[in-house]
Amino acid sequence: MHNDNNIPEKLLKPYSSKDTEERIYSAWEASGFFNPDVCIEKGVTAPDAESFSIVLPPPNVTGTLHLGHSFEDTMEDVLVRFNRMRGKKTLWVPGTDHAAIATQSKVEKLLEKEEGKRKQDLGREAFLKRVEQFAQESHDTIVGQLRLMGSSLDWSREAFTLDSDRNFAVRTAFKKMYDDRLIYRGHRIVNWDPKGQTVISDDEIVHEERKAKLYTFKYSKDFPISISTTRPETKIGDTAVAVNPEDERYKEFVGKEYDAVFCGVPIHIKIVADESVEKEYGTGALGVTPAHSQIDAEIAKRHNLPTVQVINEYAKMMLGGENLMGKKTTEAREIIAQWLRTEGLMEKEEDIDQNISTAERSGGVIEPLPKLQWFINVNKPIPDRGSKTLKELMLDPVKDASISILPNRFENVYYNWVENLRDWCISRQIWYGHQIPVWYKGSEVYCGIETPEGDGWTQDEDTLDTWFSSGLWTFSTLGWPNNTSDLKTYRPNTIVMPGYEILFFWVARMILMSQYLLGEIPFKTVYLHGIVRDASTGKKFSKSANNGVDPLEVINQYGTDALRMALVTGVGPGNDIKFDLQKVKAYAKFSNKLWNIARFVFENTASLDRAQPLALDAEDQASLDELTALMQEITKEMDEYKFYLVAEKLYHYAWHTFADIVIERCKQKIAAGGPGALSAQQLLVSVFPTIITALHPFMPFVTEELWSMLPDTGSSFLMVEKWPCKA
RNA sequence: GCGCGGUUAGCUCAGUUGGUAGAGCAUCCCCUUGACGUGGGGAGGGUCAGAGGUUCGAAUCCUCUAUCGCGCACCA
Repeated sequence: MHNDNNIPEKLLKPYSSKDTEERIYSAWEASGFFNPDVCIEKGVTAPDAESFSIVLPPPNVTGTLHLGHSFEDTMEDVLVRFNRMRGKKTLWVPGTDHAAIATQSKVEKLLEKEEGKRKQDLGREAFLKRVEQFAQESHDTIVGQLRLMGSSLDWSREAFTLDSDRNFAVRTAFKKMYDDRLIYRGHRIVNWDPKGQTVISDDEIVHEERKAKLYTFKYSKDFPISISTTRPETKIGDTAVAVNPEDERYKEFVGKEYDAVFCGVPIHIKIVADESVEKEYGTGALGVTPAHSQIDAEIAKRHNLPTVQVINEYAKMMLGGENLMGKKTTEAREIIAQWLRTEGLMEKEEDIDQNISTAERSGGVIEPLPKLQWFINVNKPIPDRGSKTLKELMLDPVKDASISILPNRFENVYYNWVENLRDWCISRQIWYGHQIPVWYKGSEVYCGIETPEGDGWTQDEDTLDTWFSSGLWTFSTLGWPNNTSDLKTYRPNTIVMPGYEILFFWVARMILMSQYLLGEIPFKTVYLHGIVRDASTGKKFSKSANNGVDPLEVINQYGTDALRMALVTGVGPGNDIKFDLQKVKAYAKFSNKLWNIARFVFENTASLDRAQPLALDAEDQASLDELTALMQEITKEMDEYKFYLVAEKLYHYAWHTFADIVIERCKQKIAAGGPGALSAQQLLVSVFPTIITALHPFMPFVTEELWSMLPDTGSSFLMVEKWPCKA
């Protein structure tokens, strides 16, 4: 009965991911099948097939790689492989993100640490060379990991958010928005990061709770109203006191103006009534500092109040006598508090919890400052978009369900964010990034795709928010603004699968850019995934917490297939995952189980004449029907993006139905011989290839390896075989 | 302050048209020449956070409470 002659040597030993994965990935790459054009050329995909397209959310070239990337890579590759096997024209575009601020500050820190130098010591050009070198190294690491994860990305279409093609797209997009007056330069109160020495957008702010003192005092002895503030040092820039118009206590003062000398600085205060002031908070009177508070600036605008800047870009005082001038804000705060106490003006000092704004990347405390910056107007009607505003262009496709967000609950979060969106500040005072395509000569301003003709033009020194270029990603990677065939074929993308933490940063900006520049949605579905957390602490993996698990070590020990299964099974959209090595171990065993199932099938069917017509007995036919039903069920679930359920079902079927029940039964029937033995053998060779085919999107390596050992598969690749269910 | 999510076996979590609860790992018992000990067979273990409601029937729908976590926010 046993015929060992046809059993591949490898199968007699336990499965080794190490001996398999790298070799298989190279073979896939060499085959060219990651590229849909090659799939069409070689006849595995019909030229008129439906397309399935997705972009890799470009990882930042900041050098850090973690399980979060592996998690994302796996889910995307599962869908990509599934759809490729279903015969769709399948494109998954790889790329990386220059991540302007993140990368620059990373290199600045390294430069400081290793050489004790600041970027100014090198100058713009030399510093940028350093950043580019760092970015290149990070890029290589990232690409290496993507290959290790088995990602079937079309490397021939790889892009970088800061390469020349993408730069051309950025300049084109900027100019169009500028010409439509959606991009404008304006003097506004912006979020200044004194540590990073740049402006940042509202979304790059992280609120942190801190203890603070709330001081209540009067500007001077004869000033009629007391005010409260946590920042006395800004009060030398006050130009008004605002009260609620309904507040009986202060009605008599509204409209009056007072002069005072506040800690040596002459100030002129007008009393104004404004709805935004809450009667209950503090004294119910708000000292208005138009230069250093967003809300105060708005009050000032409504009441036509002057603006006095008292703090500079280094968070130091730029006004006042010797006691204040040049002091840090925190020092000045104490100096003024002391002055208030000495003068008998201080009425109350309370400890309160306060939310302060810090910069996401540098951690610096944000200083609201009036500055001239570039903005995107989100509330301006756009003539060639039916007079809709960018806000409306962002809201519409989600509201009318042409874009669906999974899980559904994030749609409300999205609406809420877009509705409250203010103009997007897109200029940054950093060196690494797309330089703003605007040139100045005297009072002349020129915005264009190319440098203007003639001498004397100087380009704006600022660079763009990194999300401006990543917002173009779904079409800049397909050749836009050129009218390429890729754009026609793969737009809009079928799906995009980022983490929920970049719903606003990235997803919203992609919708904005695509809706405005192309007049269509960037993708049909947004599948938001969660965060990979540490199994024991529940904390987010991070370098600072030093709790990171290196995916490369996991792969080295248990194999990519096992890691992929552990990351994908049972994790629904939007749910965080606690990374559990036990789960990886379990799936490493599963790889080996498949290996041994194969050995059994090969050993027991070597003598089978495969040309014979199928002659299954009733119970074997029932088993085959069960498999067919399962395939229909999981195919439907795959189409609904429920791959986290499918992985579990296939695992359970392969092990606990096929191996534990079907194989055990077949063993006896084959031993007994006769028609039952034939039926059993035929069942084995019918079911086994289906199992590894269906498992391929999840465990591509071990299944591809087993496929190559099947009789009659020749040199074909499982990755481009037909999915075993038509439904 | 506004909003969202979780709370199901010791642990990590599934359970989408409501029909007397599932998986993996862990635990305990049994089985080693028979595809695989990275194995096989079996067992224990849950008032599905709590209360109320709708229903013939609820982990699943509604309300409230508790608790943990998250997002947003110009409270000076």
